[in-house]
Amino acid sequence: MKRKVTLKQIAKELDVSISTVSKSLKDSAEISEDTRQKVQAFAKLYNYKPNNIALSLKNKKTKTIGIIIPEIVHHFFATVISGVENVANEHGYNVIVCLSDVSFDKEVINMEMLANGSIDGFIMSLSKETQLKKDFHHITEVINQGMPVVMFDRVTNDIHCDKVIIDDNLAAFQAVQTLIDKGMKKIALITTVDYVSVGKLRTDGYLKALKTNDIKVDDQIILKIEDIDNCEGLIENLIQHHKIDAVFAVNELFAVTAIKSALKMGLKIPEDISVVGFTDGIISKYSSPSITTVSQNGIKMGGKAAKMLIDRLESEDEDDEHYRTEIIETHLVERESTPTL
Amino acid sequence: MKRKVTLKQIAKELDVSISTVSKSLKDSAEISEDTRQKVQAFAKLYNYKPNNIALSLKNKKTKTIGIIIPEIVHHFFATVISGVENVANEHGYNVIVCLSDVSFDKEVINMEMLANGSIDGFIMSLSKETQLKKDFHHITEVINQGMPVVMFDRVTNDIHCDKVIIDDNLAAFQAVQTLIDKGMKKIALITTVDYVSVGKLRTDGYLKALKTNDIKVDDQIILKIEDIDNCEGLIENLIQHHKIDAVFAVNELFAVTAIKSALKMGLKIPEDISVVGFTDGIISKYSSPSITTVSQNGIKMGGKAAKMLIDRLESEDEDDEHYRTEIIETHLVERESTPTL
DNA sequence: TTTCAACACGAAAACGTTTTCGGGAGCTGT
DNA sequence: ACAGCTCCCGAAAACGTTTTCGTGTTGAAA
Repeated sequence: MKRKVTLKQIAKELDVSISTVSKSLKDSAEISEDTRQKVQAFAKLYNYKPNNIALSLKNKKTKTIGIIIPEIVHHFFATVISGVENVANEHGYNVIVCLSDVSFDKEVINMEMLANGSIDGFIMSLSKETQLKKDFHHITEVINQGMPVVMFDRVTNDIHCDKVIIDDNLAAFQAVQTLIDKGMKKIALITTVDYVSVGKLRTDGYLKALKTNDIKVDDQIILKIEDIDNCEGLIENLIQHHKIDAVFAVNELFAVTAIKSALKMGLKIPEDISVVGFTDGIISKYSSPSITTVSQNGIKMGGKAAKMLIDRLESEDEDDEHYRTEIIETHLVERESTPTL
Repeated sequence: MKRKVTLKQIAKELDVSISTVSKSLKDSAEISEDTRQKVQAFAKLYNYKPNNIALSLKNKKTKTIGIIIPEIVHHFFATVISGVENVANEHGYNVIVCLSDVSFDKEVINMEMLANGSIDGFIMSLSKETQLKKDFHHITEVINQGMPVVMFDRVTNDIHCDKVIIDDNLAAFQAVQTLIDKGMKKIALITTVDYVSVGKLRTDGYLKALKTNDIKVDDQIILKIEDIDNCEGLIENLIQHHKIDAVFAVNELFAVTAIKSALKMGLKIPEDISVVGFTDGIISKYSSPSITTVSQNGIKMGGKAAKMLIDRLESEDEDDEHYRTEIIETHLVERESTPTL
């Protein structure tokens, strides 16, 4: 087992100084052709590669991005990571992933762990619990220490930083408008509790669409679900006891569960009932019938977030206080769960 | 913006030496009660946290695990990461994620990038291209440098290291046997090309089950798919032109595509045709009908891999050459795509 | 021969820690 | 008064780099 070779070892072996070795490897003009060649040959032979940690310490840059998300077993977040990783790699950055598991405490611990030199900047989406508590001290603290943060999707106005989002409100509005255009009147909404930022915005979009079209809002067919793991009964109940034309769900899981419920009670989709979801994930695509849904390009979102972060990391003026909020465009992917025309 | 404070700054401010500060913070008995309190109070006030990079350099340990997988937008791999992250966190480790994007070159680049001091050890699953080329020099090199590697799922016998796998062969055998027990005779197989290790093993399990039950193998109903993105036509073709009782698919996507094809041509599931998949992911669970499938506990797999890696990292004798291969148990999750009894 | 530039290289500091070792101050016991 | 001891603390090395600055040697010009 041959351990990694260091500059010092090469220097010793070749009987020159460490500086000479370092400069030779960097093709410095200070070093004679002879020595340079000798050193380079030796370095190649022993497969010398500079130690990243030492470089990080010296340069005060780790070339690493930290990303904190609520969970990774979630198609959308996985695509975001994919996007981040891609752009990061192109720019020579690595990606450290931390999961908050929807817990405020873990989010805080993870941030503190990474903030102590391990990374150059954060990309993050707030955990549900953090959104509920509205406690963002861990984030502001990191920002105050001069570490850039880019938030995506589940963001908050309470924090002043770069953000990447979609226009949840508008996307929901358009989705519901499409249903109305297809002649639906009784459109149910399956959404999350209000403190989840995106859920609230999508709910508002739904309400706005109804109002714009003079459709009375019926609270009976608006379902706010707290615990996503136990949504089946509630959704079945909704569909069973109300005569509805369509369902607008704020995520894939609610949408597919609505479909299962409808099929179970013998309804035909989209003839008897239409379903529109949110997030163009793997479920919507492979469901039978496939689900009409609002696309939410996670790859693009992650890529954009990474780009913004790296731009800031490599920009000249360190503390440019001009933060931007990028909006990723969405569109409705029409599939089998809604009638054509 | 107050930058992170260092030992040196505290020392200067309090007019003591760096050593004194360091020792005070570690509650060393060498330091007087007075000084200790003074230092600790000051450190707390300025929220001192030791710099991880400096620690890494000193200790020659980064407390970071690198994980290299083909893709992250893939339910199984996401669950594995989740499992790794969980166990890693419990032991104070961070996780750097790199995606090979099914490319040999990216796998090599990523490994070399991380191997230069950024991490303490690897957890990885081979990319398809690497399995095809059978070129593992990048991995052996890393191992030779004394960096432990744990492989999972897509492994190879050509590398001598710790591994975590499932018994693909047995699991496939049992799945097919179950179909046979339910009276099926004409069981089609939808699998990958042979150089994908797990695909090959599952195919072998299928063949073994048929042989054990004296069912003649019919090459006509064995479909080997190279490009997963264009499998629809092939699968439709298979189901349309052969009268088959059941389909055994080596992954979720093949399974759900088979279901869509069958439904499309008016077949009833499971009455007319049964489907069994592999990997208990989100698709199988939410498909209509839901899919009977071989569970493959990614969380447990990732957790086990992380445990093995950390054990090795923290074990006394550095180069214990006794490598283990852990087998994660699987079982068939029976759902709506197969008849009960 | 002296002077000075060009050339080739080395010493040392710096990044932020931890830890070993040495030593000064103050006290006790003779 | 002095050895010897304990108690506190600081200097310095080490981890592996990069980079600035200093310096010795050589050759050419005067």
